Amino acid sequence: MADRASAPDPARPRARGETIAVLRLLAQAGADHTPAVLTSREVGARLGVSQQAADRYLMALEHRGLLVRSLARRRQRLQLTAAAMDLLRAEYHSYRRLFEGPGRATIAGEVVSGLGEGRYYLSQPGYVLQFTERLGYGPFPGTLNVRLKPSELRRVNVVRDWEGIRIDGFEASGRTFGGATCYAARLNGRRCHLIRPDRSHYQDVIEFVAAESLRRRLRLQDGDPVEADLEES
Amino acid sequence: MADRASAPDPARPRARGETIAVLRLLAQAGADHTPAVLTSREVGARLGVSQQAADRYLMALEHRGLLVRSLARRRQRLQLTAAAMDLLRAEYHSYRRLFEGPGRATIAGEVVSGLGEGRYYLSQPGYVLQFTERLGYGPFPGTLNVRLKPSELRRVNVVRDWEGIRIDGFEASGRTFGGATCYAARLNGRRCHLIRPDRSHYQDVIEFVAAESLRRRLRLQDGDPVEADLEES
DNA sequence: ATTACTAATCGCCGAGTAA
DNA sequence: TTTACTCGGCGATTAGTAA
Repeated sequence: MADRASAPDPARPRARGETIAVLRLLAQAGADHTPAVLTSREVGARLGVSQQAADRYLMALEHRGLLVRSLARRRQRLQLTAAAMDLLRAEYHSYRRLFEGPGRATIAGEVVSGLGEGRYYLSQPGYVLQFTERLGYGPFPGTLNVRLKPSELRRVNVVRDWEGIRIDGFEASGRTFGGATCYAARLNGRRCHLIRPDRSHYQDVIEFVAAESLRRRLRLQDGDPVEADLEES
Repeated sequence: MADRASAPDPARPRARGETIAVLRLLAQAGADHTPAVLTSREVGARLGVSQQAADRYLMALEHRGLLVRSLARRRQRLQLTAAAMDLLRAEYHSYRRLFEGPGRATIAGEVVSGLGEGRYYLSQPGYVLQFTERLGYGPFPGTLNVRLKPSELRRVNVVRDWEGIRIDGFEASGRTFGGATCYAARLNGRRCHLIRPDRSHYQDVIEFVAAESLRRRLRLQDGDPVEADLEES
């Protein structure tokens, strides 16, 4: 018989191209910020499919939480959800990487003291194992905290569109440890990783981890200015 | 019976999402600049479809002139054509417009004299009618020619990714008049349009058209510096 | 007019397999 | 091995129509 490897991965739900095509059409119609008034026939015409197919697409999108419809008697109002825009944004960045290369960002801030949480978390075997495996080094037990100005904070948020290195959450000793995403960085020229916890406690403080103590290696004290370069993948 | 408008436009060849998905996959594998060595099974696995389906996709792409395959006995080499990259680039800019807004460009150059061709072409009824209809004004019979430095010339080329306003070619008096694409512009602040003929005679000269004589209105002479702002759609 | 259901059709997918 | 063919099956699509 034919090789079983032929079969597509059943875990990944066959992401049909139609989905993205419909979402993009709606976004172009302004359905991201203002509800778009479009009949299923109009959607179908722009997509090159029948009214019935377009209607099924819209129903499916609503079912998946990507679209909110207000069904007035005559014309439905269509509004994309944040999840839909995330999907489109990911698509955008996939193309962007293709044509513009990997993203970069440089951010400046100043060293501050944390509450010792970094030391506690990075001592947990559940984290240590993942960091060692996915970052390629055993993390120094402690993070370097850097406070950013609001303007810089906005710049660091571009990493939300990047892929990053995933650290999964886990449970140990009867409590829950949250996940995080890491991004390769250079802090004052030294290789390290920016850690973005899924549930961040801080508003304006970001954390870096490295194999050694960044504070000691770079002879940093609270209040010292630092500059970090982030690079995608 | 159901409204015939339900049926999709048969003229537009049902652009299946698969097409773009495969092209993007190949581009990400570097098939735009270097032939990618990928079996149909590998392509299928990354796409979540069977080897057979992936192979059909590849054959279809080759048939459409989007892909060149070198079929060695063991592994095929896949290289995307320029047409394929154009398709992907258009896709990219569609997303880019969505998230970054319409594109802009500012270019600087100096006024030069043309050969009077602008006057001749813009007197042709075939052009006058189209300009009047699609630009919203009857064009002054004559273009303003602006010579650009090579660095500026590269900047003006971004408009190739923009949609622009299409002017179709036609035949009249036994000869052929080529098509062109127009882009809304402001030259020294004055509304006008940049014209890009499909077959341009010049390397470093671009042409502007407006309802009135730009040269007279703006009191321009050969050699005068001008600045043009271009805005997408 | 809409949206959206049902039924019949169509065409794509993957199995099996040839080259 | 690989590419790529045929074919059966089934999911997606459209026609027709209800609400």
